[in-house]
Amino acid sequence: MPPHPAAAALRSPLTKITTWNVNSVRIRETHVADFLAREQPDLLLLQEIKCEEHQFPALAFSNLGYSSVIVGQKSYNGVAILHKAPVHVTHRKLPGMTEADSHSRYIEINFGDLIVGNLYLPNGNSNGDEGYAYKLEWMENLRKHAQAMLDADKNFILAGDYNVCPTDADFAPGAISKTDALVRPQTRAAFNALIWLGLTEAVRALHPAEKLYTFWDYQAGAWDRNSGLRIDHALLSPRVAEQLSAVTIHKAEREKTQPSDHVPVSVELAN
DNA sequence: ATGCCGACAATCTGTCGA
Repeated sequence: MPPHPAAAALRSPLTKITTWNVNSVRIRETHVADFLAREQPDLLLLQEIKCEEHQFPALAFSNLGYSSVIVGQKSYNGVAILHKAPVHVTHRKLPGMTEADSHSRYIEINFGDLIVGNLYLPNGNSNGDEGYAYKLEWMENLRKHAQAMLDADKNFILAGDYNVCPTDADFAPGAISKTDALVRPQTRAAFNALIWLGLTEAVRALHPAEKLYTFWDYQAGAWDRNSGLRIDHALLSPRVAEQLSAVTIHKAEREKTQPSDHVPVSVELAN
């Protein structure tokens, strides 16, 4: 049964927002549907859906009471947000990126008085110097956008696959090379520039020292050896950070058959 | 350096990206 229209106007005690790089939403359709049915997030932010909008398995999710807003792309990238209550799409591309940028890596919505940006930040290891420059350009535009929202006194969350390991505590020894684009000093500097605007990184705010990962490569038995990386993050504007009540890294998803290489990360906000 | 995965165009594999 669809939710009663009045339900959208009611404030629930908690808002749960989950980010998940699914590495093909068509392959992961059942895992995503099971997650929605079990966890009932208010919003599920998906990255790497790897399909165009018309190929997106929206019906499987609408059967569970979730509508979809989608910025798709053939074969690569692509982001979407599944939502129970109505939302309004504010951006389908990261502000500042040129029209020539063909990658589908950003979608943003208004969810009540909260702005929610779902991002799939470039990995930066492919396509040589040009590919890494693209990553840094993307990060600089994200910083500018966050600054503009702070200047406008907005409440927001920027969540997704950042493809950034913020510190050496955020990867297992040997899991990544020192020159990898996920850990390079310029990458971390660009991430810190975002944080230093005054944003709160949700996982470390509540679990400052735990060994926590969100990604385990398919290769070389990375999961079995717990050779993981923490690269999926949720950054909160100051007033939203005050509402942060819990974060969950849904590690069990990585045990399933045909899993994504990333697991979902949930943040809960008390109203 | 490593034992992978998914999409795609084109077969019974190769390439690209991550």
